Amino acid sequence: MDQKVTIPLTSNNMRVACSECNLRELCLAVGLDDEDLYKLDDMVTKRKLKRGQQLYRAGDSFDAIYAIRTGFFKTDILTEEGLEQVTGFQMAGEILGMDGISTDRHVCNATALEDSEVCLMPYDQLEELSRHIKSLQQQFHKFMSREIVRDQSLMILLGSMRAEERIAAFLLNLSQRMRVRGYSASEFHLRMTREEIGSYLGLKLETVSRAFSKFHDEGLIGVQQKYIRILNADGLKALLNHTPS
Amino acid sequence: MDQKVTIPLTSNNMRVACSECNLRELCLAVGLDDEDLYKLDDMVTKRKLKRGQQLYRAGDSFDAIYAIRTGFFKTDILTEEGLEQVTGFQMAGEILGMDGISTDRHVCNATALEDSEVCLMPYDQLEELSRHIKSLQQQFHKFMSREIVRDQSLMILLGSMRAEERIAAFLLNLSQRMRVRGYSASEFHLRMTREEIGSYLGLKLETVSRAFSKFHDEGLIGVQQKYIRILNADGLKALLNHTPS
DNA sequence: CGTGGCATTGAAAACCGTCAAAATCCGTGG
DNA sequence: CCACGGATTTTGACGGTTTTCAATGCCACG
Repeated sequence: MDQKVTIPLTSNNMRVACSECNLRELCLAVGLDDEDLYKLDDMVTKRKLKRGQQLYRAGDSFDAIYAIRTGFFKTDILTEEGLEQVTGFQMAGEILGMDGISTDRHVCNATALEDSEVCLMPYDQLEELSRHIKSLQQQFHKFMSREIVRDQSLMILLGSMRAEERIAAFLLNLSQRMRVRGYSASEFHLRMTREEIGSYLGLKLETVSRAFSKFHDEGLIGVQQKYIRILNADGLKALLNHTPS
Repeated sequence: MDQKVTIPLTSNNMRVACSECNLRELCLAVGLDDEDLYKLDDMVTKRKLKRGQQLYRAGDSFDAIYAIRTGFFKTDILTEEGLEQVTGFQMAGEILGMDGISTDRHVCNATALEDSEVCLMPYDQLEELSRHIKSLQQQFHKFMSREIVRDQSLMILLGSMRAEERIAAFLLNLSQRMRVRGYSASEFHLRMTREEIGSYLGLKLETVSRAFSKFHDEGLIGVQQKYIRILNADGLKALLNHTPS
């Protein structure tokens, strides 16, 4: 179904070779020369998580950021009223944990939605190294800035789109991120529940389900539980541009 | 009305002395010793804006970030449908422009909502300097992380609160930020229109107006156009905890 | 003193949430 | 391997909240 990119592993120890990682063009390692890549290698260790396991929790002390090697994560926050609010879904090549820098404590939970592997980068070492490697510094700043921009896109989605627009945008976004990573952009398994999608998009799970059914009836997508096919991407895009008011 | 903090200015030239700025405990200069502050001084120039003037626009090339010295700003994005979406309101001590790092172009517009002054920091120089001054590097990272966390708080607001909760949260947030800066936390002038508030909170201007009127009738706040008094802060806070569902 | 932007208020409609029930899926243990 | 039970998803009917549309009022500014 998903045509996975094979990950070259010289051995199954905890060391990771950024220099040989096929994600290095997506990750912090972008633009580093070989010598600098080796320094990055020395800093990074690998960690595996089973589905459902948490990488960190809100309130945990912050000492590292994580690059996702394989797998799929969600980040969420428990609001004061005890409701879970999903703040993001992350996949291979994306960075987790940057929210913790501001207060030295993580403010959200990060949970693996499938069996996953991350690269752990001790933050003090990353700071140290990025003072010496200009392109690492620049790349790190770009990643933080990108997260700011991404969060703002979501603010726009939450602030100005109606339910079906949000869900169309969500599917197109997922599809595009799959494509970038070499997976099929037109069919994939959702790793999250309808409730988690709804929480992320500011909707109730029933609304998500209804929109999926409607898109299905209109021939825009195929839906079989968590298995989704994008049948008419242009049709989905049209839902976004079509100003309702 | 607003009891302004007086800004000591040795002259009205374009140089700025971070070392003498009364905002240095809010700004990037936190934790720097005198020697490092002088280096920061050398990098920074001042810029004044009239109400309504734009500091930068979406699409502008990114070469600097800005620390607000005095005044009040909004950032916004024009969506594809041509609607303005406000992404934030910023006041003294806060940093503008970090969204531009990721693509070397600004993704939003920054507009002064009153006559304002900013400190311009050329980004390449800031990168250079933060490779040499550890506490500047750390402070800069904390500011970026704080923006990520702030954006996530807004996502929660937009994703899980109803209209009146959002507006109560908005007023309390403004009030608290005024207090931190030495202004009155219980009475202030809004610098933005109802429409801009609504855009920021994902509501229509009529809904904002109605909530203000309702809070007014309940004795929670005083409203005379843009002049707001917080009469019962606890009452406003109570609106947040009270889970509606 | 008039004009135009901004704010307030009302009534009706649209959209999404709530509640409820049934169907389907998945993992576990027999 | 199959059966079971809990979690997840789908679907329907209804109600509430917010938007939409419209009219009026207020204020700042020229």
